[in-house]
Amino acid sequence: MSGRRKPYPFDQLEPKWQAIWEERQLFHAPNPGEKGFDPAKPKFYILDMFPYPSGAGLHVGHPEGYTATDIVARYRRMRGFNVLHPMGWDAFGLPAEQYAVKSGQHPAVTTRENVAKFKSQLKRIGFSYDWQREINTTDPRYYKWTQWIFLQIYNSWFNPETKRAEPISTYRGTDPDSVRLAYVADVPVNWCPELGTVLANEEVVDGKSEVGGFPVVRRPMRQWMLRITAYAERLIDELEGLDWPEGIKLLQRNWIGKSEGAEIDFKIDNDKKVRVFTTRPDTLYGGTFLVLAPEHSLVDLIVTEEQWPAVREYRERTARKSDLERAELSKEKTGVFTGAYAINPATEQKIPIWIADYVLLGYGTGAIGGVPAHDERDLEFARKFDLPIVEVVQPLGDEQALGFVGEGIAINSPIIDGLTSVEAKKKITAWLEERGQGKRAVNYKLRDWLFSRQRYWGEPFPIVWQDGKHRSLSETELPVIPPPLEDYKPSGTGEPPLARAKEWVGYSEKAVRETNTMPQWAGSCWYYLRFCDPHNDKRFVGEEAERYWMGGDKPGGVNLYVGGTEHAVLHLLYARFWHKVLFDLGYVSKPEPFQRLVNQGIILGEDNQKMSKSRGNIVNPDDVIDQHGADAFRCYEMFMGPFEQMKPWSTRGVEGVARFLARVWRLLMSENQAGKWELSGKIKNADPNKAQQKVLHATIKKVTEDIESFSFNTAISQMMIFVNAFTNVEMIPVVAIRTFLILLNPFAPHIASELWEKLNAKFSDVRGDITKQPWPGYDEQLLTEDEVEIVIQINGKLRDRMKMPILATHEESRPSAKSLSSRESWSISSYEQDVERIQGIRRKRQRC
RNA sequence: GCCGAUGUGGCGAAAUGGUAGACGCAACGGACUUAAAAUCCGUUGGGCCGUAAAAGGCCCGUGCCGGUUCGAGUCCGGCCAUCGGCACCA
Repeated sequence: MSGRRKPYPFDQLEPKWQAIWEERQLFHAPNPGEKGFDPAKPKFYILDMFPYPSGAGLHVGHPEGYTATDIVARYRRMRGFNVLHPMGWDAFGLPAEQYAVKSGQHPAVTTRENVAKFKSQLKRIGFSYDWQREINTTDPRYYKWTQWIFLQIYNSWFNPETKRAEPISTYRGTDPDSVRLAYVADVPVNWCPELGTVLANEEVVDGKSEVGGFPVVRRPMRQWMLRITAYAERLIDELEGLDWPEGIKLLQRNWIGKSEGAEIDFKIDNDKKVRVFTTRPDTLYGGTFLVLAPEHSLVDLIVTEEQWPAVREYRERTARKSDLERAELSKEKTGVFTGAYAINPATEQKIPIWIADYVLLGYGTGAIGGVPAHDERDLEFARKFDLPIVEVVQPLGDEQALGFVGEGIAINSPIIDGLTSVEAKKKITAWLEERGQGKRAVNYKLRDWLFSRQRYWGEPFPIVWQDGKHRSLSETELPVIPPPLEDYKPSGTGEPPLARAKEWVGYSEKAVRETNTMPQWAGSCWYYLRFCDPHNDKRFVGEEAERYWMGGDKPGGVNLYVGGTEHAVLHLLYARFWHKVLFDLGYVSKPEPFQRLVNQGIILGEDNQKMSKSRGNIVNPDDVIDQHGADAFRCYEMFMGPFEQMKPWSTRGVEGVARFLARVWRLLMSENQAGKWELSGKIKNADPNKAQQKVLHATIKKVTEDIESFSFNTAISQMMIFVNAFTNVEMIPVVAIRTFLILLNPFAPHIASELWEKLNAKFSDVRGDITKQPWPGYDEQLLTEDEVEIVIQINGKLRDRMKMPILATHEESRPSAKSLSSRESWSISSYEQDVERIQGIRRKRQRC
């Protein structure tokens, strides 16, 4: 032990209480029907985004959210809820595998070590997780059910009539494989040569892999896809009933990117036509050319003899470009004329058909009608290639029509002239529909989810191939466990490492196993369900347990979900999608997984920079706990500032909070001659005086409300005010200090438990552990002042103060003549108004 | 470019339209101590007037400009800066 004396013995009492909690399993939440389950209590499910157990261990960012949920969990328990508060490990993923590639060690070994480290670090902070429910996505007993859920998805289709997933057996078409929610397709994928795998759109940032930052290129490959686009509409609409930050909802809506408009057919000749998607059918008369994506299948059919060489050359050039290049070199528009023409159905004019890489094959129909006067990109293109420009929208203001992309009045458009853009859209769409040349259409930016990876360390697909066709394994064959390998390295050719295990791949004489694995997101798409019933080996989650913990009168099952904004689109969208499929199939009771979502802000280094190894500004929780204890660490994490805001770490700040806890300690404990801590003689079985009563009840109120609203920093401030008020008093009433310890307990449970125990040894008025105590209520009456000070403002300036009884009458609360006349130069705009104002302020004071 | 968040002392931050800066850090002064640490008490936005010293008083101040209001950190309009997301999505 260090020679320096601790301000209070946290180094002894913290391990002591952690051992007691573990021994008595105080935070275990029994399921309905199990021993100790109390059906009279309402449930509350509080969840953290579970971590990837990296080799580096915990940093101070992790426990920020975990501390907040722990405070809420402890608070809810004291309020009489059955609280489900679990923790687990999202352990499939690249780092463990890359380490395996280097060392030859099986990733399961590294994972086990890292989990042990994370777990011991979390335990040191004193979190009240129900460790009996710990899960690990790489455990075969867990991923057996991940594979099982995949089978449900594979064996379902989205019925557009009912807008729900249904078993594939209800599909009446000829080719069920074409409608499954999990399907195989040759798609242009994000291929990352360095990582040797394909990546989802969401995993590619600025043309580079999100993990590692390696270049990513487009390349067509045969891949497993999940039909998330079928749920686009519901994923937008059903955000409505969730208590999520508006910003996160918006992020999801934008990612899904719904646009309404029309599909319009442009005739080329008697047997060919081009279909385009537009959100502005009202600008059809301004369409002076068409542009197809270079990869568009129609291109082969329409290119004229003399244009072939140019088209071929352009297509090859585009195909070679990586996403990064396509994005970066986009400053200048490029394109090639196909030599073909189409008829604009409105003007009946012949317009040229071009190809250009600013038109994407994957969105809409892969073709657009160029309306240069009212679209920036089309305008740039038309100017570069000297194509005609026709203005068809008149802005309402004094802007010029050319280049105007907003809504206005239709002009030069015989059928819809004079109509507003909104009306014009409706009318021209109806007109096209009548003539069979177009129809209303909705498009989404969201693409289907590329679900396969060419990696070792992930869930194998429960699929085999026979005669070139895929089929699912039966449930009884789960889990499909990956074979051990000598070499985990990706092949680089796109063939997954699992393909090397020849024996394993040969499923039967005729059938071979699928060798792709699932992406890391798979395990985290449903872990919150497994927590409800983690040891069930008959079902992915027991029906009763699911109904209880995921139930309630709101659409989302988890009451509170806390984690970082970095998962705003990926994890949260994928999990919602899986949950909806399971809901449609009748496996879960609510349509949404997470009711209330709160995002924690990032913690920066002391230098106000993002924490990183290279900057050397990383703070290790272990060091902080060694020096100041877990309670101080927890409280500082919460005291730093508003929970959702980004904020820098401060070593001095931790010291301040540690001092506060030491003051709490010394409020109850004093040192005797032998240097031993003993309960202070100042604590007496007596009634608090009026002022003490007031600060106590103000503290109960503030702490209670602030926990509910995630304003933990101001809750701690109020507790500091309480302690300051009781420092240096002659006598401390035991009831007041008991109540205070209950309030402190969620924030600093070790010290609160210890002091509570010390009080119990001397005073016999209350029994039992602090965690079993009910949360105190407060009495508004005790908070009101008898007398309030009111400031007199004249023309907005502070001019005088006056004291008056809180129950003063209207007459009595008039500013006194003295305060108004003491300076002649003050003018009073409205005397009566001032009286009203004073009344108003007084009412407010009274209320708080 | 579009969307969103944020902007308050030396620092982290508080403030249902009603005394801006609670609480904490740092700094300074005092008590205790042989001394230091720890602890406790006090001062602390800026400028000016006042006084022997006090007491006291005035003006300015929440990124910038304007507006609404008796009264604006808070509401409205316009700008600037920082951070985050999206980015040829027709």
